Amino acid sequence: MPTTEVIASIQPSPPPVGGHTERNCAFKVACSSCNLRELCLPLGLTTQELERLDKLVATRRSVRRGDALFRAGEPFQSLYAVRTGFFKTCVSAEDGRDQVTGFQMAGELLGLDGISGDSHSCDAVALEDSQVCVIPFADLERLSREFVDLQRQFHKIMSREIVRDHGVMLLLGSMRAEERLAAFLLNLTQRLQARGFSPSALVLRMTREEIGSYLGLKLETVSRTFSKFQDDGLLEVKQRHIRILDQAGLQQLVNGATC
Amino acid sequence: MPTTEVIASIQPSPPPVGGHTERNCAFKVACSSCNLRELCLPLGLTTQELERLDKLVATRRSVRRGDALFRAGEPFQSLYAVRTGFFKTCVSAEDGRDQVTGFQMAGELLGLDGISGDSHSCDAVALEDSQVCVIPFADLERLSREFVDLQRQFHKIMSREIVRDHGVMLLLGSMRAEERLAAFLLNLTQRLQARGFSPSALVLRMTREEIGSYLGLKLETVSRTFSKFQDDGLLEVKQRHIRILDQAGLQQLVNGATC
DNA sequence: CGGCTGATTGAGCGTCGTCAATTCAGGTGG
DNA sequence: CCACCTGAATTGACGACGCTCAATCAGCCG
Repeated sequence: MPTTEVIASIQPSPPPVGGHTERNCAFKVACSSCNLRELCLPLGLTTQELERLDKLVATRRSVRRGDALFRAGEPFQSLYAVRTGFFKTCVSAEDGRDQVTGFQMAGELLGLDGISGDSHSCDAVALEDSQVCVIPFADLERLSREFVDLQRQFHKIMSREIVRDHGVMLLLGSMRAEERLAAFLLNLTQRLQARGFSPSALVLRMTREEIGSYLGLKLETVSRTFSKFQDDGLLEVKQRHIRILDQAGLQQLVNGATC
Repeated sequence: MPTTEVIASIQPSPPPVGGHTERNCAFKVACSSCNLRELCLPLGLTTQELERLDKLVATRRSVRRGDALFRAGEPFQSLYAVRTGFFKTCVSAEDGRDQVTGFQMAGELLGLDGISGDSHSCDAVALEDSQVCVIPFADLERLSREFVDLQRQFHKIMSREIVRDHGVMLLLGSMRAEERLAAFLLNLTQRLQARGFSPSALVLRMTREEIGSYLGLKLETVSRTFSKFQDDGLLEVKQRHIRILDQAGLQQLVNGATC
């Protein structure tokens, strides 16, 4: 399942503007002509606003699989919009324990955690070769003081992240292993579908261990639950290739139909 | 442990401005003279900005113990800053399961979840008789377009909520019962201490069941863990009255010193 | 092909949930 | 003032879900 035809009108990058110290500067695609604009920051903006946003989001950055876009403790300067690829974010406790807090795909924002303390509080690691748009936060704040729609959209994105986190808390706090995995798969397919991918076939970009960390389970439990879903005829599982055979069945699981 | 001397210069309320349909309008205290301003939205604002904020936060609302400040599904219009009292927020799944997502005390903001979808996505319920300052969100957005400091502070507050949520995910995803309860107690006392309360004596405003819901445990487990902490000499537990005897011991528990 | 990482599967155990009984605190009314 | 009632908290016994430890298997890349 390669990244689809989403990539449009890629142009050679101009020299980085403004003296930002972004590590690998790559290409430039205007937000106004980006296929992800309906899923990303530009949603709802007027043509004029889009033009200004285009100037703001001037640099891009490539991150290779396994590399970090940023790490906890690094100074916060920019937000990042995933253009292509796939990321995980994870927080770490002092004792080394760590927890995957989310998986991000094209059109989703990374780095919101850094605003509060002027430094990032989690790691963002690419799970496949990826590209992000760099959004200097000071510029974004400035522009969002000018444009109501941009301000509004940014606030909605932050709020949506909070609502998402609450959903994860519900999952971690009160669901059992099968319910968690079912909810996770349905969430993934839903987001992939919004990006034009098949709702029934997907390739997991993360390991069983990463899924387990996200869901508060051990990797063996994740693996076992996948096998059980296969036995029950809900899924077809071939390593990281998943085919959903009974979406309604998964949905039932999430809604406590186990009782 | 009654609400301390925090309440200052309470004045009779003027008639509600702007036609907001807030249910019970109560008192008015200017943000500029509020004892909580260093913990709340006014943090870092200039005198001029504070004056404008004072006009914006014109109404207050009293919520009696057990009543909801807002409920999931209700239209979102305003944020709320807790002035006195104590709240819980909880989300519900379709099947009735619900999850406490947080406890809010004086100076903390409620309602951020509502921004994303123009309606609230969780319930906010008072755990004791409380008062909140009503912050009409449209006004806040307008004012934060004028004032950099206000914009910045608001963004920091949203981001802080995201970081907090990630901490809860870590707790729910990878800690055991004792660690969860210890982390919870330390967090509570820390926040109470920032508000001038004793770091060692506290009164829980919530039931064991609510604590359990927040921590992803059953109420019996919470109760048992309290008892164990008492046996171990970490706490003195008398129903909802808790005295912390060994803060360092609790801290050790949180940092996986169980091994 | 060999070595490596990730995934699967099994056996046994531990933590926490379930069910149930009892105690405790607070409020109400006789 | 005490008996009563209700909701919350405590404590015990038991069982299940998921974790631990371990062996095996499947891909992948040098």
